[in-house]
Amino acid sequence: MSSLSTKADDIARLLEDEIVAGGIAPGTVLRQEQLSERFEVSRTPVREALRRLAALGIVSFEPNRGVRVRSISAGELREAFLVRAELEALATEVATPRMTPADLDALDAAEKRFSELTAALREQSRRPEPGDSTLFVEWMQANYAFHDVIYRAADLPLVERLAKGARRTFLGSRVWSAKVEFDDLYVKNDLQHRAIREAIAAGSAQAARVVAKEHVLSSGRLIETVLEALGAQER
Amino acid sequence: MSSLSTKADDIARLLEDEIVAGGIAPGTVLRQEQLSERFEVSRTPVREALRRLAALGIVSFEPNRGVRVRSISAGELREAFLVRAELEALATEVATPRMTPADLDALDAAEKRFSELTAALREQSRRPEPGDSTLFVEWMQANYAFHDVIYRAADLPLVERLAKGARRTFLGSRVWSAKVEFDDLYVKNDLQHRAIREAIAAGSAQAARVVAKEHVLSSGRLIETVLEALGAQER
DNA sequence: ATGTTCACTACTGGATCCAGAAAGGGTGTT
DNA sequence: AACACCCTTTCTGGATCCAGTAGTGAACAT
Repeated sequence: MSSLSTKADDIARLLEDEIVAGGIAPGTVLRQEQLSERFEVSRTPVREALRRLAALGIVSFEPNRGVRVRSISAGELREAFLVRAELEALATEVATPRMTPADLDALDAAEKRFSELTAALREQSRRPEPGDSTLFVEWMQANYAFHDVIYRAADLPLVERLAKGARRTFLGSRVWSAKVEFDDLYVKNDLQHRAIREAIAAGSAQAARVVAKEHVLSSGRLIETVLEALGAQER
Repeated sequence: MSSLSTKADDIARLLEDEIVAGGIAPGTVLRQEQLSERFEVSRTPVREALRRLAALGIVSFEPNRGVRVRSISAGELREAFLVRAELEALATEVATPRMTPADLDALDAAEKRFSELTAALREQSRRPEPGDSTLFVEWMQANYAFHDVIYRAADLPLVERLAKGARRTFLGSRVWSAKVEFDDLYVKNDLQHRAIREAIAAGSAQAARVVAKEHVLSSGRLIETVLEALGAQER
């Protein structure tokens, strides 16, 4: 059988997903033996997987002491959004003149779904019962889907890779469990998506660029606000 | 003895440096056993090092077939400069209001050295003898030193890491061996450094940003031109 | 009570060993 | 001559084994 992937790669992917999804809390020490019996392999591929995660900056490697899941500071989070803003701006600028009608349709579809989820999220946040994280997650994914259309059109693999890496940093924080009022910010995000769509459709790359950048930055402010609120709630 | 670094890490660093410096040609297949006897270790740490390089995108991993040094296409090179331009612009913008007098002094010193090397390079390129690559390398390093001052002031570790990763991509290409006339472009680079310095000193972050971005982009065009000329020479 | 030493445990880093994949080459068939 | 088939070689991926480090706690000295 031709093995298209190695166990080390599989494990790395699984662990990455789990960490990013918040399944493993930051600061947790990952024990090689524990992982090896969990995945039913020897320690060798586990270690190679951990090396990979370390190179990606997802875990920190301390020689002879083990690897631990990195926790991101508020500063790092802020910086990640700054970076994403620049990269997203670039991708949007480049994508604009390259968008085919099919791409525009895909963008519209993504926008529509995002818009619906935004409405649903507002609806939910109006009710008193505890926040359902799945809806928030879906909303987030719809957001990403929208931007992915742009990335595909831009055809800048490096930019895409780096931007998605920057995305990762703030997943895993416990934004999900937020139960807070952010009507205006949700709506703002939706409006910005429309603005981006309009600018792209109009073919004005510079305008699209500016809007895209501002969009990411304000998303960053949203997340920061949520996290602050969470921190306040916890006390 | 307290080992502050592991063999896998050492090997990864050594290999990375060697590849980036062009010591190993792109496309070369790296054999585990060969590396293990070269570094006088077993294959285990070698493989972990290779995993790391693969995660960094320096080599490509083909299961059961080996790793080979990635060769970068003209498109990737261009993209790397686009990314660097955005990141450098961001760093410069953020750095401007944070620059201390000491930072400004350091910037001046770096600019001065760069200016001198530029002059030396022009001088050399006027003579008929074959180009000395060391001078070009020094010129490049002086360029980086200038920008490093800005990174330090900006205090954005993520941006710095990513930008330096983007730098890497085009080292290793055989730009060094170029023997071509680029007076105007060399000078342009020098002038741009001064312009950046002026804008920073004047405290106008936006102006500094714009100049920095344009600077990186024009550096990219310089490199592209050199590579094209090299390609033409080789035929 | 506090601090030091030292053995013990738990774990990582590296070496070695084994199974299986991929490339190459020869042989036989047509 | 072209092609399929098989066998050998070479190499990777993974498992196991060994050495050495960091952490822990008990015994001991002050």
